[in-house]
Amino acid sequence: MASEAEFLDGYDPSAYERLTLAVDLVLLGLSGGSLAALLLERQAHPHAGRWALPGGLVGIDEPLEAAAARVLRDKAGLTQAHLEQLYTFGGLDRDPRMRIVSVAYLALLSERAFAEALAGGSGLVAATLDVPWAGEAGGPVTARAAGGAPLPLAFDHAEILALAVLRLRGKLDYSEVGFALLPEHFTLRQLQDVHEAILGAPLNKPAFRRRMLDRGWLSATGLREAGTSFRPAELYRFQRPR
Amino acid sequence: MASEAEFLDGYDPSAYERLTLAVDLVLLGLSGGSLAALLLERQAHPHAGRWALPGGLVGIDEPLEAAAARVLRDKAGLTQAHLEQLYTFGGLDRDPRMRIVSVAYLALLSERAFAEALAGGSGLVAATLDVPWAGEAGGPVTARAAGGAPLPLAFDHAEILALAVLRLRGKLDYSEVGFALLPEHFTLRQLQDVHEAILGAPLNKPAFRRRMLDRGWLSATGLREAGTSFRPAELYRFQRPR
DNA sequence: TTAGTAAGATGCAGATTGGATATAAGGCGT
DNA sequence: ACGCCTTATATCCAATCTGCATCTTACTAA
Repeated sequence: MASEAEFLDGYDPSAYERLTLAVDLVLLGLSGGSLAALLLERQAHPHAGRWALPGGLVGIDEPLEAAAARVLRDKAGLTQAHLEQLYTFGGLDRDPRMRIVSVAYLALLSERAFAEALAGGSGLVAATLDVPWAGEAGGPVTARAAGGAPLPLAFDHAEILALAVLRLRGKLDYSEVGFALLPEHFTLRQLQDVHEAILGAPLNKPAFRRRMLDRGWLSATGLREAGTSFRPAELYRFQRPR
Repeated sequence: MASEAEFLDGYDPSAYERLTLAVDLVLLGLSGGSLAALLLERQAHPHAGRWALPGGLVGIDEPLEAAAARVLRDKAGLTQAHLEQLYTFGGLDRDPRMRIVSVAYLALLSERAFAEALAGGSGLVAATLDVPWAGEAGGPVTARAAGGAPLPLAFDHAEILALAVLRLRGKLDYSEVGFALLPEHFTLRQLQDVHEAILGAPLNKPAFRRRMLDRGWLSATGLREAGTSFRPAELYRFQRPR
């Protein structure tokens, strides 16, 4: 390929065809005990009336992570979230207007951040995710409004959402992602609730507790949960293993 | 951001800044019982004399996967390999000439494909990978020539290589990637050798054999290894679980 | 005081794993 | 033909891990 040889030889780089690069954010949090994503209703064509992941174009002098952080800030009003790259979608017909390659990022929001984004006047709406497959089988997921009605998704965003769930499930029990959805102090039951919501399956309580404590990621704060009418649970804090 | 509003509103897309997108391939195989990558020595500036992953620019009308397959064909002369997207590198100063965002792909080559690529006059050279960390701790890796001398890597390709090893280790025992490095028929010992090379650690033989057979991915062919001066091993074939 | 609830602890059976050891099946030298 | 060497394959056992049931603890409400 001619352009390839030129590329390696360092000829005028401005001669090449360039394309448009975007980032799309899968903002995930918990809503009512189940996994939920924050979506925007599209006002304009194409896909007007459908629901889309918040996204934006990557500037020519902007690192990818910076673009993702910018979208997080501008579209969701957030500065704090676990952000990790998910996958890059580069099919030809993703967008009917033009070729757009999109780098999808997974953004995990704590309960507080999730509520903030919803209340911030950004237009974001929480859609609970209906995952009709068990474990890491994979397959399509459905986003549903509060009423339970499915929300039609724009572009290939259903595929991106499905991959986000798959990635989250896969990383859940060997990485720290589960803590990103929790406040700084949390009980073991809350942690288990997060895991169960993500996995879509109930977990065994003593086994879960044992495994988590044996990981060495939790440090007891000595504080107790307040406001319960029963035995208050110990509050833990996530501590990155050294 | 102005361009963002225009993007959503569907204004003239040609008005936006575009950037150059490339794919880079981490061609991995086994050489002399250890993990090895295929690299090209750069002839031109920048980084002349350093070693680089084979790559190429993504055409404006070319899907990402097609670009990766094209590089595999044109740069390595191969049509058969396990190809999977690895990560997208989008820092500003990856290439001193211009902003280039690169989607890295992991390509896993069977022993035959690896030898073919080396013999095909493509200029590719096998570099064994020296991974100085255990498990999935992560960290830099060193590419070494046959003599053992470290090969200086171009651009951010050392980082890409390191991520490839990390990904491979992580996926090894729950996915099928291990089979991509083997011929169609293989013995359990060969499979174990592959795993040990990738993990950089010895494995327990009976346990490994049990686990692999229990997975249900292996079907015995009834054929035996030939040419040994001892008991010949059963040849297995990988069969995707249905 | 007592009932109710959920946290946290304990005990146990079955499954999984690491590691040693025994047996099987080839070629090879005598 | 016969034993020997080497590696494949099978077995065994102990230690660990997991799922699950049950027990105990600590709090509120009545």
